[in-house]
Amino acid sequence: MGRKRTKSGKIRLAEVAELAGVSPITASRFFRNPEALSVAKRTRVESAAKELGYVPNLAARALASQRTEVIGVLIPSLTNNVFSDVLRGIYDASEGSRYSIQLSNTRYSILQEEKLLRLFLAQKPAGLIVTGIDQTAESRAMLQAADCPIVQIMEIGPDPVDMMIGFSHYDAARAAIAHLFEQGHRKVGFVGARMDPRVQRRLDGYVSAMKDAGSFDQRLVVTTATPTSVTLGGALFTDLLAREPDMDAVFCANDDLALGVLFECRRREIAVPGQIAIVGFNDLEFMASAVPTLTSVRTNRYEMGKTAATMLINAIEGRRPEQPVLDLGFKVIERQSSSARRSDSRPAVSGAAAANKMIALPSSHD
Amino acid sequence: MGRKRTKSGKIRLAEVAELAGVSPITASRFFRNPEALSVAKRTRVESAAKELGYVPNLAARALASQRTEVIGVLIPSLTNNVFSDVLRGIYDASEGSRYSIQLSNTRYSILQEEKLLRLFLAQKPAGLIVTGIDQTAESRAMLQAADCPIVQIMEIGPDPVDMMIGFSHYDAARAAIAHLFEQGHRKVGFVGARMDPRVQRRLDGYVSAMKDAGSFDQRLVVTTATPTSVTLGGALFTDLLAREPDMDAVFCANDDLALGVLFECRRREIAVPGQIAIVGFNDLEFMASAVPTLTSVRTNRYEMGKTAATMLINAIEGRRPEQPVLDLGFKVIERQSSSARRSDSRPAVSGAAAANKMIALPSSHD
DNA sequence: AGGAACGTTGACAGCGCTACCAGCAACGAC
DNA sequence: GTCGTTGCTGGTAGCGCTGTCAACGTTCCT
Repeated sequence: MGRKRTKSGKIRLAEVAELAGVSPITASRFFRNPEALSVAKRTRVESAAKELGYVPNLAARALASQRTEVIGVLIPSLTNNVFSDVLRGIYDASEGSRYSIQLSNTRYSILQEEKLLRLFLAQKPAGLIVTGIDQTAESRAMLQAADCPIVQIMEIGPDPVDMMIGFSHYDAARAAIAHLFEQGHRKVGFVGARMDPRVQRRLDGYVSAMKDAGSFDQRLVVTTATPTSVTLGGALFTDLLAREPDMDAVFCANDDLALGVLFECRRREIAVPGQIAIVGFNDLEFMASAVPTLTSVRTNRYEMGKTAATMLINAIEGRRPEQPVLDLGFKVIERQSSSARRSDSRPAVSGAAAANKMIALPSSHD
Repeated sequence: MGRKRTKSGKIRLAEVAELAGVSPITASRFFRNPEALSVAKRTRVESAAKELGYVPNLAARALASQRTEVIGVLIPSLTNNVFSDVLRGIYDASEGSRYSIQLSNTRYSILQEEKLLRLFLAQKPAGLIVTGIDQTAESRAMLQAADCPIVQIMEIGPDPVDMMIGFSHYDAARAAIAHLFEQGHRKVGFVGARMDPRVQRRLDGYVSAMKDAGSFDQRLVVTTATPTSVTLGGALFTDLLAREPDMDAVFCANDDLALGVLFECRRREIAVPGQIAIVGFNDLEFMASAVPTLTSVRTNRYEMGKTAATMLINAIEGRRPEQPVLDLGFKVIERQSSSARRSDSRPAVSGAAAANKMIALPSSHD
């Protein structure tokens, strides 16, 4: 009679159905919507599947149902600590769900992102997580037209494609500068690398805060398109110092740069924070154990990833969030590297405390 | 007459074939083995596909061909810098190929690994990359039985399941200790965290080198199962110092710990390398710009990932490597933190120079 | 009692592609 | 001229699953 097994010896749904004494379609329903079955059949199918060690064939399912159970994730870098934390959150949230993660690296290129997006969309993903809010017009059009939920992560801005979760890099930078002013620092330099859109917005925040205080000077800003590194932090700081020897603080666009600045100060025997205060961005783990401990702006990267994936999965399954845009905030973590310069410290940038917003979430490390 | 388009408006192979004036099967062949077509048909299909913007339906292909074009990758951690470098190599190598990467995180649990392996294998991956050589018996049996190429990465050992690419953590640790002895250090402590199999083998290498020199003392070893961090490095070093105040060097199982030790030394005003020498492991980027610069054992992580994926893809396509086991070696990068203690330095551990092996490969950073 | 409404189940017909094998032309060997 | 042999092409028949819709039994309402 008919074959009982697929060529490869794999168990098919039909075998499970036969053992359970139901039709294949009923068995199929068990895996997709168990509540639709009577309790009796449900248990029968369940034990039959377990007995045979049945594993659904995802390709067949995808072909028949015209959709996949794949969540596409587009991030700019695999190396950057920031993204590995986000990714960990995404993977953690997807675990236990039926969805699997398909990851691609845009290498900070929106053209590459557009290409990958086209590829992803052609396979009808269940949902999509994309980084940032600066897509090409073409990408944006594809995202708008996509018939799956989409979450933009890492920052927040006007008109989300669908959902959005992140924080304001602009406000975060302003808060960092406000903190430095509160501590009595006035001539604050900016060191930035890679200059992706988020770093650019941190620079914008720095510029606006400095202008508010009447202290802005283009010569205080050193940036490069080169990928960030600790060594680069030292090199950029060296440039800055040559230009502005009487600078009294540096705001670094990320913690690697900050660590490089710290090392460079040590090399040059510049006292931190005595002569130069340092503030980083992201609050990576090492910032708290450096000597001196380094002030940084803490961001909820793991939570961002985890929440993004959770929201996305909920949306895929029809449970859309009340609020499509979620601001996870940030917090200036004040440490030794930026402590008070003099006693007459008074805020020169307004709204410092108010800009310091952070939703309480448990931090989790691998 | 029949439908010209799929419901979703997507272009199918049939449309391409029709436009090209060939049968669907010929069009299909074009995408899998263009050489099998006559030049005339090949160009006809090619331009038809381009004109229609055809994208193959991977689910249908997988269902019909009974195999997927997915490479499964199992790694223990998404956060660890070491794995992000390896991953970058894997993704870089897969780019441009027809294969996509399916990543899963075992969280350093071989039981979790076994579970994921079962899941992966059920979907018939084109190939598999697994971390390390310590699988459960069950996992090993599944891997042996799998009908796809497999690469084990991160270390090398006896009986590979299939292919293997990595280096000897044992030898690398021995080389690090040998270097310290050459520089005149004698009482060398060991600081390790997480204690996964590879860290354990580094410890074994340390122990054997210390025993060879007649200097081994269990009290010089401090380890913990806790995940690694910079802060932890400082804490473990503090323990070690309390136990053995006259220790003159520390070998750290990774660079984060080494950085923590450096900061702790600074905090306690212990001169490095004057009073304590420090050697790390992995040679992360910051090691070269710390003050003092930190000695470390360089490993070819990016190349390991890239080569593993390349070998795997070649094997999938029938081009098996002459050598299934590839040793990528390591190199002790000597820096200030371990420079000579006295002038009468002489090797106390043999084979120091010989153990220092490294295949010349271009290092690439993101 | 009749019928609407609901919950549960099954039959059928593909999803878009490729494995398999057959067919056909062109060519050379005998 | 016959018979392979090779190179290319096409027809047929699924791959394993699910969408759709119809059918059934039961309950509840009027």
